[in-house]
Amino acid sequence: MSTLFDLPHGGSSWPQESSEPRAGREHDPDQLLADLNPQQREAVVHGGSPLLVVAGAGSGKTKVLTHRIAYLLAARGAHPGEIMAITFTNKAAVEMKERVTDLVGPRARSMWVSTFHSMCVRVLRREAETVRELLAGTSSDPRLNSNFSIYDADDAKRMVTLVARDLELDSKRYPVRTLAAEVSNLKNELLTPADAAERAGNDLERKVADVYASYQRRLADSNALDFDDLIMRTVQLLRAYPEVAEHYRRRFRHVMVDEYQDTNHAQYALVRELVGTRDSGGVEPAELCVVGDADQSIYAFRGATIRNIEEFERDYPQARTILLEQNYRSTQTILSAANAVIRGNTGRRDKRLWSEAGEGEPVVGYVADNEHDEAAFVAGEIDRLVDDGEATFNDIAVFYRTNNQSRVFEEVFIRRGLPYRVIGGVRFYERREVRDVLAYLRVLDNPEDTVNLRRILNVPKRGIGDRAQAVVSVYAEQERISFAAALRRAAGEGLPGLNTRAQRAISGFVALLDELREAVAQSDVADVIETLLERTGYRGELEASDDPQDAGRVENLTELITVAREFSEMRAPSEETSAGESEDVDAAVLPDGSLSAFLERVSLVADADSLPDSEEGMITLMTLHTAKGLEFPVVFSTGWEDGVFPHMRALGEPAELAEERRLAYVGITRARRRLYLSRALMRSAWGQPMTNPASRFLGEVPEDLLRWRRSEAERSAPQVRSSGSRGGGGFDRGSGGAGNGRSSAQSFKDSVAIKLAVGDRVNHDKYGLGTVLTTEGEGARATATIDFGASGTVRLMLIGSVPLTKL
DNA sequence: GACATCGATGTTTTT
DNA sequence: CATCGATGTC
Repeated sequence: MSTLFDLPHGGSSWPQESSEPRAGREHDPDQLLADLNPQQREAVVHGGSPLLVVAGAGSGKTKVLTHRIAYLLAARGAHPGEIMAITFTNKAAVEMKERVTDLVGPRARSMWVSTFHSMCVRVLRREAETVRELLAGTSSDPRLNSNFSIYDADDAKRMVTLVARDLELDSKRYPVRTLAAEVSNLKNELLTPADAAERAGNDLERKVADVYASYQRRLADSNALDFDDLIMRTVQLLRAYPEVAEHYRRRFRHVMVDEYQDTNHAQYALVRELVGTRDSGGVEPAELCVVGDADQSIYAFRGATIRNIEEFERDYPQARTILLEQNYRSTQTILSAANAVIRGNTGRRDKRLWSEAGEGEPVVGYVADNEHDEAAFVAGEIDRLVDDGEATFNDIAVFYRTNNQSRVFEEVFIRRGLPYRVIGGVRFYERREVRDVLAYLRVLDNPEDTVNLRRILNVPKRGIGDRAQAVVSVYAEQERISFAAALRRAAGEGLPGLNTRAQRAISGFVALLDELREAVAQSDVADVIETLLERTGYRGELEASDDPQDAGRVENLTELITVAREFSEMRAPSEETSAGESEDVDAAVLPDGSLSAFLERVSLVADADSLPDSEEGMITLMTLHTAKGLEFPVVFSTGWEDGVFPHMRALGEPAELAEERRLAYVGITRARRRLYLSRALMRSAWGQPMTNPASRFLGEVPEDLLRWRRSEAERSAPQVRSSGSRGGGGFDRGSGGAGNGRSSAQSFKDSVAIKLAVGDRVNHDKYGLGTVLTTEGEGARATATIDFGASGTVRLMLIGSVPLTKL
């Protein structure tokens, strides 16, 4: 848990004990190249033009990156301060910094090794004055200053909710989720609200443009930037102010980007701006080196564009491309399976992983009757492997497509006494109580933060309800002042339409905030949290509650305090933060140990990094997505069924299907020695049992690499009968009694199935025209998943009463 | 303004 | 099945 704060503070200070360079290594380029294969060596040595390293899974890309940095210093006369390396996760940044430090020693300290987002925050805080100027042209009355808040996805969504409500958008037609996602997409494409309005071609797009404009204005009023803004604003800044861009270009002569396949358009543009071009005047372009693997791009749904890596040579005409195909992780059997699956994607740069590790064991396949059987098989196999001394619990990971699939495994593992931990799911910083407390802290730190102010306004309950909030909000809008300002006025002289009861409550709240701000001024973060938990009655409420969950909430808050305490204590030994730099871009903008610094850390780091560093003796359970970048000697990849993996939503969409296939590739290539692929014939989804066909990806694994421990043919007599168990045959029972049975209102006579096949065109009274994507079940239990285009994709029961006609 | 109940709705998620 | 949001009632 506390790994959280073992991160480089602000990025520039990174001492650390064990980081002495291994004798002489950093001065000897030959030594540096000695343990690299020819392609790796080429990538390390290459200079003079942009470089793309296509690094297959397990091909040693971090090694290439770190050695390249060391080589730049040792052989090419680069100064450490000239180096910038950008990653996506803090974990990757920390690891890189550590490994570079191992190679070159404390000199690594003056390099910028950080995530896209922290890098941008650093630039934006430093250039806040200029950013405000930039914003002045676009939004009304921007109040952005260098202490801006960072809004994460949840904050952003809340802000969109407020905006949508103001614009009186029908939340059915324009779900917040969609609006927020669309706004995010626009930002990733570097489109301004004006651009969005201009190109809006339909109703939704017009509404999105409205929301976007209003949203940006409110963010500025709240002195806040969201995650997407961090990138977009930095790009806009560098483009609008050439002298600022040039400043950074002079400083950073070597730019390296990890996981380049995951960059979105804005990040792509950012890299371009940082590097510069021949005609961007003043400075020669910096040397760019990007590393990635298009086959491992699994975040398109978040805006990543595989195009960036595919078109690198076009974007940078002189570019050199080097393929790393030798894999140091897996057996050849595993790699062959991975190669075979990924080959199903068209239009890719062919790449064949190979290994010197030998054939190894065949991939084991298993067809389970249902998800419980699947879990039992996995558990039994783990037992056996551990008993035989083939593996320890630590060596083993279980992957699944969606988080809800973890439950069965947990149940079985608990029953069998197998130690495990689940990665992902609801994260620490997403828990309600943690976010509530952070909301208080953020408001204390940035009084204009509307979203967080409104979040805590009535938490715990203090009699400031929707009604009062609406009054304040409307007033703020009318007077063109911030919500916070309106609230202060309400506390003082009251507001028209506000009853005295509410007014008193608001006064009390504002006074409470003032009191807490006192605490901020004189104590450290942990104490502030203690104080606020007491003074707001938040802790009291939890302790008094008889909801068993609330005990856990109290624990989480204690944990948060611990985290805060560690933060204040490690207050980085900030002695020489890059001495001697004349223009000190390394200077920390936020005071060490301050509340602001704490909040920034918490926003940018979240807890993604509590990963493997093996809590000893535990089986690891996680989704395929979180598995990326990791490796395990033994991997169980489960749920290989069409509709589960590939996910139902991807079935109709070739691009999404391709992404699912990459996910399969990622999953397979995590395994070092042993790989298990399993599926279940029957799996209950949302209470209803579903039979799923084998994943199409499973068929793509060559039979000669697979050994079926249990195949479909072998399984005990196929029981197609409508199993007497609960849920099954629910329709036959009609509406008998159990009023909570879903659609139990359907009476028996209606249960005449409509026959549909994949690809059929249909018309639905509510959703309109659609295309059948998949069908499941038979007779009265038949369902179909239908794509209704703009109305969405819906799964329907094919019973007589659905207002559906086949065309 | 606070609470209860009903029903619609369900991926993945580095920051 | 579980959670969340939108309703309706005291």
